[in-house]
Amino acid sequence: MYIKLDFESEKPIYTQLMEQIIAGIAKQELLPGERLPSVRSLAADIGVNLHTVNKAYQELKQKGFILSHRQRGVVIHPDGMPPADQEFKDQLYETLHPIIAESIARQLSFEEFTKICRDIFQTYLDKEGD
Amino acid sequence: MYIKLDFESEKPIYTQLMEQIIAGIAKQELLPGERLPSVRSLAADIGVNLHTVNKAYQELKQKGFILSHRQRGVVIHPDGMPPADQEFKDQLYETLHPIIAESIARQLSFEEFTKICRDIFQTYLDKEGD
Amino acid sequence: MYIKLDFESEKPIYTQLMEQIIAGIAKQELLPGERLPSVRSLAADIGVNLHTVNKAYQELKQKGFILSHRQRGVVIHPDGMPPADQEFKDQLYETLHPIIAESIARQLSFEEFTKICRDIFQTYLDKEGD
Amino acid sequence: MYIKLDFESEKPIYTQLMEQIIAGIAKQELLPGERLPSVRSLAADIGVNLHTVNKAYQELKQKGFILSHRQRGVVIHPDGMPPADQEFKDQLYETLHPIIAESIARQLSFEEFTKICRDIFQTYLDKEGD
DNA sequence: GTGGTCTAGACCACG
DNA sequence: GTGGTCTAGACCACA
Repeated sequence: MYIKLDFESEKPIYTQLMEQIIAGIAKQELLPGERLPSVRSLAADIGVNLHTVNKAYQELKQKGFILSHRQRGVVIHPDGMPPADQEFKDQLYETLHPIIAESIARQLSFEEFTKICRDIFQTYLDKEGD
Repeated sequence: MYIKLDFESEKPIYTQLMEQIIAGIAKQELLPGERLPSVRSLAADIGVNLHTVNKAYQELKQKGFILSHRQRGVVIHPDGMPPADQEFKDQLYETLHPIIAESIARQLSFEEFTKICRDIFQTYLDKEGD
Repeated sequence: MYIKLDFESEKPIYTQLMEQIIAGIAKQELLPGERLPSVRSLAADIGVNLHTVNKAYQELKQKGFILSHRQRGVVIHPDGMPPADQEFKDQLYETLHPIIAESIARQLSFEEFTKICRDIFQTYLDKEGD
Repeated sequence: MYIKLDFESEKPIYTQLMEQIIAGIAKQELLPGERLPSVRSLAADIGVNLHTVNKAYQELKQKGFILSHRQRGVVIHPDGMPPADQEFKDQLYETLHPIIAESIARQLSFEEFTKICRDIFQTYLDKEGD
């Protein structure tokens, strides 16, 4: 799995890292139970400090995407991903609100907005079953 | 227009302020040419630092939503809102990407995702023409 | 409020710090909405690195005991403490299990065990309303 | 005797192992003088490293729960279990302190706390005399 | 070798 | 001045 970071971005590196790993899960490139590289090796690989990788791993643990197994190291959560429960939907609602508000202010129609979303969904679902 | 800030949020206050103003535009509560309160009076009104309001106004100007008019102070851009051009769409694409990735990882379907978006669109479009 | 740390202890400093703050809340020495010192000043006060204090604060935030207010800094959660919900009780059950097992193996009676617990409860409740 | 380990727990494996053995003693499933499996065979049985089992045994010896007998290998201490002396009570006091503090901060009453303790005692005492 | 903890020092965004 | 992020380097407990 490729990790691509933008060191110039305003987005923290650990956040980018989290997002890339979640994207890997969405694309089913990373499967439940699969091992992730150790913080040290991943840090060396992508050229960042091990604490930065560690922070990303910690947050992913806390969200329930990964866990550390005492014998196998860090793995994708073997029992499957955390569900899109009401809490997640509420948070999604809050996140999308300002994005959609700006889209409307700029006169982007619901159809155009949905088209963009569909395009993005497509890029993930195409990869399923690889 | 009502401004509601959450000082306990992770989101910077100036960002919340920007978003509220853009939301006001989307709901057509704020119309092109309409005057906004001065930095000083708004800051006093909502109980925040001058710099904070100033930063929000600067960013809104830079995005093309508002304009500093020499005599009339700060106004909603009289020539209408900036369009949803390719640059905006690209940025939208980048913003939505990680959000949708996490939704997919959590097994949220495109239909459910779209439903949430439609609900949000609704809250804005209902207000149009008030 | 006094903070007393044992640098020789196996217990991580940030954990000791969390416990002291929770103890302060239990004794009602720290009340909802009350300000906590900044990470820097507290770190300087107790002679540890600011990251150590930060970690303690982060965990207390995550547990819902404190939050950071953009204007007032870090404060005890103004809406009162997180409740002793089922999740907490389950966790309490898991925590107490091995402790009680060893007590029984050493032939400590339920009455003696309860007496120790009552003594500890007393040390907190005596302070209430100071 | 059944040993159940959670490799995904934050608790070290050797600690879990110790606790399980002490629980076995509390339930009187393991009686004074009874032989325990050798380090080597137990390690193979539960699929952990030799060092891990060894560390658990060492700590149990140090606490006085087990004994290395020259001919009969590792046995539950034949002279009975270490008593709940003042040292143990002091340590119990220190251990329970932060647990009870958090319970009080979360408004758990002494009665509710005691109820949980009684429930746990029950699970051990029911087994006595099996 | 692995993660967990701690220190020290730096820069930046925010208010 | 405040918290958030990042780096670098160190020690220790665990397996």
